Amino acid sequence: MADPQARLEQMLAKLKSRNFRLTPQRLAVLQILAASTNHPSVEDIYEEVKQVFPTTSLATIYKTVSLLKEIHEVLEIRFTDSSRFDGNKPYPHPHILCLRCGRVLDPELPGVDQLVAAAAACSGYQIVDHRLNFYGICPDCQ
Amino acid sequence: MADPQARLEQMLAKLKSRNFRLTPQRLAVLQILAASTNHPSVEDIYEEVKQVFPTTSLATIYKTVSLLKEIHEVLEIRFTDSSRFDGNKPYPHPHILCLRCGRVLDPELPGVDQLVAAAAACSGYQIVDHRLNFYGICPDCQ
DNA sequence: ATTAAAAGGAGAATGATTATTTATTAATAT
DNA sequence: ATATTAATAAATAATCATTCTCCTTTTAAT
Ligand SMILES: [Mn+2]
Ligand SMILES: [Mn+2]
Ligand SMILES: [Zn+2]
Ligand SMILES: [Zn+2]
Repeated sequence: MADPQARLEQMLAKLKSRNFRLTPQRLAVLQILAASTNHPSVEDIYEEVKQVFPTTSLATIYKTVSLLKEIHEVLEIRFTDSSRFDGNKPYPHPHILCLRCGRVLDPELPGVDQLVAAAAACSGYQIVDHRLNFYGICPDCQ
Repeated sequence: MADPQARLEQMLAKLKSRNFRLTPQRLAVLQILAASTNHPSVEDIYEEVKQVFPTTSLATIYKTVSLLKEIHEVLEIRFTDSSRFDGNKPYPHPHILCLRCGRVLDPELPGVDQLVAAAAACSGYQIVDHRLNFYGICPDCQ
């Protein structure tokens, strides 16, 4: 994972370049996403933002995260119950979810690009996105 | 894809061995899943069953599909909007979804087992399941 | 045929996500 | 600075796939 501060600057620059405004609530969401390594849910972000801005609405978190998705500064990973978000690697990459504690991490897998290429080749599809999700029990929960 | 009739027999045998009852509605759902190659949604199955048993409830389709999932005779693939089901290969395998027409097919990809093994090795997780989904535009829609 | 358990049908409830409406706030012009 | 305008936040209603509840019907075993 890169430096949270540098990552935050990137996000801020993108927001600015697209002429979106920087509000305190947005900044709070950006900071959480830039700093977190645990793939937080909307609810997770909400709880954290509320500590600083208690009147914040859940819808604001949804809208901010949705905006960040549009400008490709956050990746949404849909799991069975709800979505989790990665603000550090806002492009498709593999994930592993612990079915017991919910921990999500990024495995460093070789050959992902080849796999995508193979999928395109054998199907004839133009592939624009992918989700590679693994489910299991993390070392702590075993 | 294997012979639909043989696949149906397998499903029926599993139902019987687990002492689940065979009802006309269930048989209809099994037949659809055993014969289909297009990864139908619950709604798709519902529309087809209704042609034979017009009073069938949507909840019955949900319950039947859920039962089949429990006994590992169908695979659920969750996409953004709704789930699709594979009754022919009821075990994890890659899928490609066309974002325009919704077509889902099974790419024959090499190296999937190695990828799962690599994910387990580098993370320490005990992996019990996975979803490898690719999104793009199918040849017909390009 | 009887019986007990399982399954079906209808519609209400759930819950994550979206949309809508109204109120603030910030940017720009005058 | 003040007014004008547009963007954004907050609150809350609506959506929609899925699940649940309650009651009736069917199944399969005796
Ligand atoms: Mn990640
Ligand atoms: Mn399949
Ligand atoms: Zn765990
Ligand atoms: Zn298509």
